[in-house]
Amino acid sequence: MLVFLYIVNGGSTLPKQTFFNLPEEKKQILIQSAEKEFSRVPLFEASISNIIKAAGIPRGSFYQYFEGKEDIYFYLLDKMAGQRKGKFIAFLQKHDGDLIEAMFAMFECMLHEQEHISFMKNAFLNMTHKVEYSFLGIFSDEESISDFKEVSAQINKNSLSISGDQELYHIMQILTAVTFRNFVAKFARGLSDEQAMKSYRIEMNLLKKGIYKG
Amino acid sequence: MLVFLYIVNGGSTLPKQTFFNLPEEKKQILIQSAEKEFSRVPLFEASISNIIKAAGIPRGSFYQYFEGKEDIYFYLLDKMAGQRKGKFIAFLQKHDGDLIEAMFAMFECMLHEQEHISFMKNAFLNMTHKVEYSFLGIFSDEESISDFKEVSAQINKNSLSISGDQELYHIMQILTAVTFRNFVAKFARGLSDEQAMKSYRIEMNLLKKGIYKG
DNA sequence: TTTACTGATGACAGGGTGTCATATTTAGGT
DNA sequence: ACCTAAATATGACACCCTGTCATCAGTAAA
Repeated sequence: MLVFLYIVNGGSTLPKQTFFNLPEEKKQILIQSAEKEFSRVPLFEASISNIIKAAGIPRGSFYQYFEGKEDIYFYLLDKMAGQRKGKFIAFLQKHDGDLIEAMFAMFECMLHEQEHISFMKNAFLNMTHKVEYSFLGIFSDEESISDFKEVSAQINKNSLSISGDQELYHIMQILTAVTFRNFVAKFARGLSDEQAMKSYRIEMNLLKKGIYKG
Repeated sequence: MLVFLYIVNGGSTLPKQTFFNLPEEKKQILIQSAEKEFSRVPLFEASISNIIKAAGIPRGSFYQYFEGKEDIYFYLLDKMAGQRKGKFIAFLQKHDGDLIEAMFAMFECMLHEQEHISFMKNAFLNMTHKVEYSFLGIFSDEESISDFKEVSAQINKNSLSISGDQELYHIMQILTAVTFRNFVAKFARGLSDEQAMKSYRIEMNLLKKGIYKG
């Protein structure tokens, strides 16, 4: 689970073992070809034909490695999100466990991210429930999630108005939902980094102090 | 714009005039056939072939009325959301302008909604940025939105900790985002109405009082 | 070398898509 | 009533993509 940067695939789609058995080079070519296609168009418009054309592998091979395009898509998504998990924990540590400060840092960090920008844009604008799982980590089981605990351990709970892990869980849900929506808005409306940050700041402050008086 | 019930299509996809010129009966058949298909599978999996088969019209005719399946999909979505707008305003009035109470009422009301349940489920689980526009009304132009004002007028702002319409706008964004996410969670995890309501209550209370202490 | 298993390949049938030339209907004008 | 032009209706068609499967190749153990 975890904030808008970690991942958990829900266990649904995974490449077959044959893919992992592939020589590193061939694997990389496939990954790059897939990212190219998913950067061009969102998942639902992506075509396997384009991926194999770019990778130079026969059609049958693709199905040897994956059940369908979702497998490699979520593999990529998980891979990228996994790379970000450490960052968030680092931000938490840097800000003495202040959840919202860490969120700000992460949000800004992602605003500046350029490497997978097209891929991300397509992901954000065509966010499906399953894709969100990868990004936000929404769990059916609130407890016993090692990832949640790993992050939870870094959070300074003294400044939060919570009574237990249950509420912390919901706070994370709220924060990720709002953070997420702000990200989508940036892409959808083509906001500048400054505009996006400003809007995000306003909403995070509202979350902090609450929307009702007193 | 408007809360998780109203609509604004972003002006992007619309049926052609020829569709509106159709005799009422034929229009209804088409609408029903489309809803049937979109209840079966999400938008991206829906096939025009199935719709025309069910409606008993030739393929060419479909393209006479719409540019593609998106046109009729968003037409349906807008139609349903429009039907809900009045409800929300009524709830606001019933609760003396209390925004969150009205939200509770609306959330509960939607939980019990049965009529378009499959259609909705597919919409919620495959929520795209464009679909969200229809549901949440996220605008690029914060001002001059007559719909926003229409609802805004019914809101009791005394109990809200805001300084102007700008903040009210962001509050609405936050509330709709969280409400929305709770709805998706209900469908995704198959929560009972009670469980969904409980989770929603916790999060709305957190929003009310704020997530930071004093 | 034989056997058995794992992986690679590309031809193929099935199905969906958007278009377009042609046919039909509608609305005016005379 | 008749004729013409514009609007609408129709379905065959070419195109593209998909998932499968029979066949071929590689490899390692017996």
